[in-house]
Amino acid sequence: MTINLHIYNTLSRAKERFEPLAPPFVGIYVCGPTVYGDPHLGHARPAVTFDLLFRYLRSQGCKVRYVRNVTDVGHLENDADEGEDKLARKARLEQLEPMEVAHCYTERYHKAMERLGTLSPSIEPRASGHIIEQIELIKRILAAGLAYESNGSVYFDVEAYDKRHKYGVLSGRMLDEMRTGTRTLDGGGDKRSPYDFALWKRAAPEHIMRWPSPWSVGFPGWHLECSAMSVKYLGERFDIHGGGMDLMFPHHECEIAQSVAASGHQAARYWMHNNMITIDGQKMGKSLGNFITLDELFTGSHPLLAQPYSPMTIRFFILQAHYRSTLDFSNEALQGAERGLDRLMKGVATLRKITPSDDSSVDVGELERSYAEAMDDDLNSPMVISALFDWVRTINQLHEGMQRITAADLERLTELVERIVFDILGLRDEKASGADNLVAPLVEMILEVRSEAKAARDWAASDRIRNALAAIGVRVKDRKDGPSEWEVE
RNA sequence: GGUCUGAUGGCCGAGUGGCUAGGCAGAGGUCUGCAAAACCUCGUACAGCGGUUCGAAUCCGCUUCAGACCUCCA
Repeated sequence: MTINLHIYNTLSRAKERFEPLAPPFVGIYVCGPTVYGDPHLGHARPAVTFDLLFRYLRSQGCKVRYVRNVTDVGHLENDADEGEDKLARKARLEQLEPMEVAHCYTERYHKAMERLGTLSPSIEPRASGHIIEQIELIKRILAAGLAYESNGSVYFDVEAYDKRHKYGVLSGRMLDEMRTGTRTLDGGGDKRSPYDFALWKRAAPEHIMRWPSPWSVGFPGWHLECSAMSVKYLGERFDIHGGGMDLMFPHHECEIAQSVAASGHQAARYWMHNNMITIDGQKMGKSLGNFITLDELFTGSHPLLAQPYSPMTIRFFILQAHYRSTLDFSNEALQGAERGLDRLMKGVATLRKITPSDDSSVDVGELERSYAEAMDDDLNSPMVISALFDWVRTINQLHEGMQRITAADLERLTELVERIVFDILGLRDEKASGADNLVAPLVEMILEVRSEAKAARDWAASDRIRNALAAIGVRVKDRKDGPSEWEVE
């Protein structure tokens, strides 16, 4: 097994050759959603990005364990001590059990991700199911002398950690810079220093989600779950940690600090961060309230949407940009993606209609090479798509008889194109299922009648059939010679 | 204020020292009974100003603008 994949490692800020710790096994941990709201377009980006990585590594012969968590506990509404767990707050508002809310939104997340064609991760651990592991991790950090208990809560001692190790290796943020540059950090509370972050929080009386611990009845800190669960399922050292760029600081920085404090070394070797989806040039997100949920996209039910956009249009839209670039939402861009995807899918379908020749005027190896080169270069899906479009043109030319291809080459090309489009990019033909084996023979029969009408130069009858078919969504395409082709709109 | 990223043709987006992706939209043409589809042709864009170089959109500097993070966030 040879892996030529190079990925951009946020830790080194450079592209590095990806070398698994223990090939062929690869461990990936990706920060999943906090399930207190409907999944929106922003959630689709990391899901699709790391789905692409998952699919590609598997195709390269890797045995991948892909872990993506669900955060169903632990996020505070704000920094202050009276902060309330987000889930608990939402629960009170909706008069529901917190777990009911988490379950509901987890389900909705799963459904949306399935429609987007993302494969289910190997393991999807929940923070609430790993309280024991998190408590154990806190104990180790305390034993290392890098955390302290204060009034029933436990805080990570960033100052002490920074002296022994180095805080800020991922984000490039140095502690002394933070001391001077950061805007008002109100210290106070139980923390020794404003930069310290909570590992365990004592629950206020009204706090619903709570668990016993050696320090108090409370709940785990915001950054702990990922450290605890990644180590549990992937080991103390694993290959890739992914997530959105907005998690780099403080979340991932804190994760690194926790891992190093507990074990003496970092857990993840490669850090991958997908960029944000923007709207009017601004990040689409919960806090700004400018997000569009995936359901709204699929149904077109949002004031900003000119029309519905299918799941595959969204996926293709995301894949058409490199994962480290921002991607700006607009109806124009989505409509462009929709049309482009249609062209691509038609091209894939046309492969089955090509008649082979005795020799080939095309080089299938060219696609193989450009595909591998693009994917190996930090998952450059836009380049892959570009190569595919070049071949869509070639496929159409083959179909038109302007180029020639042998049966063997055609088989190879078909296998390759379908593998890239369906297995790697994870697209599916949303229109393909439109005609079942009852409809197809009927259409064929009607088209035969139309051919006879055309032969008799009865254009009125011919056009009537074409229009009638168009009315039920069947588009007729006449060929220079041979029977007419048709497709479901 | 600090840390960091980006500025590419009407739109979306790759690329990154010379060979000037791709898609969408637009124009002309071929094919067709007419269409549709497909095919062919057409855009010479890289924020501005300096510099390095035989040569820069690509490297360096400055300027302007935009964004992310510094608080939960994919």
